[in-house]
Amino acid sequence: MTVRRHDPDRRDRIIDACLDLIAEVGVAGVSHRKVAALADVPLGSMTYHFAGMDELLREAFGRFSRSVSDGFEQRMSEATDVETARDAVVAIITEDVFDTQRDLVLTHELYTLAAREPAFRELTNAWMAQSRAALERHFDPVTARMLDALIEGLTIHRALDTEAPRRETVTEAVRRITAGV
Amino acid sequence: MTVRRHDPDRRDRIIDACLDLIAEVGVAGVSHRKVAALADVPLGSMTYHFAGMDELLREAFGRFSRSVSDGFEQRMSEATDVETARDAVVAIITEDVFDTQRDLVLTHELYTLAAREPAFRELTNAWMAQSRAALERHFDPVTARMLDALIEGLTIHRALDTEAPRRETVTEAVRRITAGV
DNA sequence: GGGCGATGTGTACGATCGTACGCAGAGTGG
DNA sequence: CCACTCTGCGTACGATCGTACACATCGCCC
Repeated sequence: MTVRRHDPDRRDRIIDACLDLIAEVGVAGVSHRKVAALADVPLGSMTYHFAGMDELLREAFGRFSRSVSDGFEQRMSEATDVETARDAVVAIITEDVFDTQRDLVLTHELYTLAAREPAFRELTNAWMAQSRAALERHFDPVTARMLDALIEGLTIHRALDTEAPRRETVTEAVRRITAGV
Repeated sequence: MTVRRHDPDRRDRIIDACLDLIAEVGVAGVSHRKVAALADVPLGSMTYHFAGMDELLREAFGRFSRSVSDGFEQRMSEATDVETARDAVVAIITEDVFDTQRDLVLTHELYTLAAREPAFRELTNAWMAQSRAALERHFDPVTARMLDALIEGLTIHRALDTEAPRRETVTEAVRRITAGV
């Protein structure tokens, strides 16, 4: 018998493996068996630690969204005034968010689930609320909302369009949205 | 034998059924059998008309994205000057695009596929190119690009956030982005 | 040391999947 | 009216899936 008992990180490892797998083959291609193999845990551990696929997905995307929005908040908290806040936003769009293919894919997988199931929409709600709050450190609430949407749109178009918007276009867009302040 | 021979719309019906099914259960939940049942065609027709699931998905999302971006172009072509073009954009964001849950889900499913597979990115590229072209009827290329991203972001946040941005917020955001013209 | 909860896992079952392929039946030229 | 072609479909196969559950093993208490 593989003496794997008492492995306190197992649950975490499963969640991480699940995220990696989703990034690679999509939610559509994830199965208990594949996750178990990748996390190097027996199949039985899946049903032991998680009631079902849904619970696993919710936990996985919860961890993911929290990690991304924490990074976002971190970036914004480093800004000291409106000017550096604008720079931070540009940096987030052009460098941070979807630097890795992995994050891009995971974000869209989450959005897709959220579009169909309210349970996942709680995650996106929390994510967006945190982003807005971080932006409101430097901008008024209405501007923060617009800016949040702009970040979303520019980020997606950067990722899914062959000709990505140039950096100065991003800078100019941020300037225009925050101009009225 | 069910005398179904010579049914020229069959291929189309399969594609439509596939889209309906994706909207309901996601790409993850789609199977040849379910599509066949929904389209009311025999299972054998699936492999006869489509080489595999990938081909079916590509055709389905091709039809979908073309239909959405045609609607977009239609809306924009009705505008006669910059002012009515702005109104059209606001209308698109607050009324058109994700009026139905169906379109919202399908869009995100497509984005998700595009994030992972280049074959689907051709579809999103064409879609975005057409949107930009439609916007360039009324705005300069750089503004069109920003506006396109803003539409994307506001639309998504409208759909995935509990507290959707109010209409006047949308109007104001569009005004700010197009202000420098 | 020995028994006993608690913890974790191997395995097997029924369902569902994609795909291939032999063949039925419609259309057509003689 | 026959025969031949070719379009289209029923069906079966092997793989893979989620899940349940009997059972092995560990830590602990007496």
